[in-house]
Amino acid sequence: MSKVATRFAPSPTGPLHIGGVRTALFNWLFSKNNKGKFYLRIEDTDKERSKEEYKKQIIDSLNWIGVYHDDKEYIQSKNINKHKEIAEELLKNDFAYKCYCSEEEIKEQKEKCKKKGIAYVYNRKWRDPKDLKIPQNIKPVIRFKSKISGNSVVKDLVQGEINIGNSIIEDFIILRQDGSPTYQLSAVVDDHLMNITHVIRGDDHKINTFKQKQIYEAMKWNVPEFAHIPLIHSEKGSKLSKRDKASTIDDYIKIGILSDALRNYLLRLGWSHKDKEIFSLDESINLFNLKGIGKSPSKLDMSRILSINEHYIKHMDEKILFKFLKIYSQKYKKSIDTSKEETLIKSINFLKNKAKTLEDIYKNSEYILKDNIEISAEDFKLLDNSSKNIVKDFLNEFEKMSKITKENLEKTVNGLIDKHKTNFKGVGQPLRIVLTGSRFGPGIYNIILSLNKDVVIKRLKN
RNA sequence: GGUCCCAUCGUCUAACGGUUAGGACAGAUGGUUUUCAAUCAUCUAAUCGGGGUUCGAUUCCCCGUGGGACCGCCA
Repeated sequence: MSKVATRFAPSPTGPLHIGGVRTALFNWLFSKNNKGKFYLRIEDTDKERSKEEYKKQIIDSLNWIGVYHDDKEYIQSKNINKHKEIAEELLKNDFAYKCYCSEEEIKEQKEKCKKKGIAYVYNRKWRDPKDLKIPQNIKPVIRFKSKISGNSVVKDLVQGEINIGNSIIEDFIILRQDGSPTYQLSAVVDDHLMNITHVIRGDDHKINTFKQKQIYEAMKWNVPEFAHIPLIHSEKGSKLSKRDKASTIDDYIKIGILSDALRNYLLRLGWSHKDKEIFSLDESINLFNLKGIGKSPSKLDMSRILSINEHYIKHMDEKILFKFLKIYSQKYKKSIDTSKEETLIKSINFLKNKAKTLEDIYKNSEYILKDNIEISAEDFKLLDNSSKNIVKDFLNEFEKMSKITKENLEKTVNGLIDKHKTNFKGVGQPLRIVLTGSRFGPGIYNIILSLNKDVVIKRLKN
């Protein structure tokens, strides 16, 4: 068998959503698992809607999640002449024919079918043009001569055998009136030229397989294997569209999802290996197979993405995590001041304990990053006179403290609890509010230990 | 409407035709003598319905029901 080659072939007519990313990931994993190749083909033959920025977005998204294509990306539009040649060849060999139907004529047929409540299939008028007069004012399209009777079977590596009556496959257009090739033709020709062995794509292409297979056969080309993976559904339960929010990679990066986490999530969405939930990159490559792909569509679940992300954050080396945080802050928040870096690295282990995302860590770190603490009106109300006295007392003790250690802080706080006849909350909460501007956050000792002595004093004095 | 596909806890899913139907996320409860978390322990929760085949169906077959995809001179 020839070397495994897969491809991902998006059209750059909109931002890639994570359904597409998953398809690419599966293709990539499958090729890596088989020590084969993975190619990217940009299907930009729709000139009107294709945009360079989307092409860039697609490649960025794939790279971000760790999917890199072999060779340069293929640009489909550069290959149009070859596609046309093949159309001519099909025409010459009587596998295709010119159709002179006007657009009105087709429209009329469609409406008729709709009225009758039957599926529209082109009536094959020009398949046998014996008694027809060729109109002078119409440029023909070229249609493929599809099988009329019998059944066709595709052995799908995910779906199993799919059987379909040939009569419902119409004589589809392979060359438009303006002479440009359509998707059905271009995809087949390119896949053939690229020596693609396995076409792994969304479920929505299933019917196309029956058209495309006929082109392969007419050209006497090897037919690749097909695997149609179920689509990802939105939370509403329908096909993920470009309009759904939180569906592009960028939406996840923005809230601080790690690429390892999203890759792991996507891998497990529609694919499984026993009870295993967490897969390293190497494990993914080694264990991935088409057998593990389920047949039913799956829904996006944000809480699960967050949970996996949390897992990766918890298990990540602090320096590496800081690097991610730094990059994240730079891009989506405020850049981290270099003077604060050391403090942050030191503190990241307790800052991350309360976080599901990089954004959470950033928020937890804000009391370190910000020079001025703002206290919300609501929190300010909690600072009554007795709380203020506690803060004052603490400040006195703190200034006298020879060495700031957890033990010394504990001693001081316990002393204040006794003195003011209160509990830990009575002391801890006002201190936290004054030091961080929030009722919530890390443990109070961690907060104090992570800040410089003079910063603590300054904040307490306010 | 036609064609095709799919169907296990709320969600992602596991289970050579024989399991008390398992795990994970979410949810609930309790413990950890500061908040929010985290953590630990425990719990709730599913084979869409009806027929077959079989000693025995989540698993195989048929019929319903529900959901989805496709039905472009888009890809």
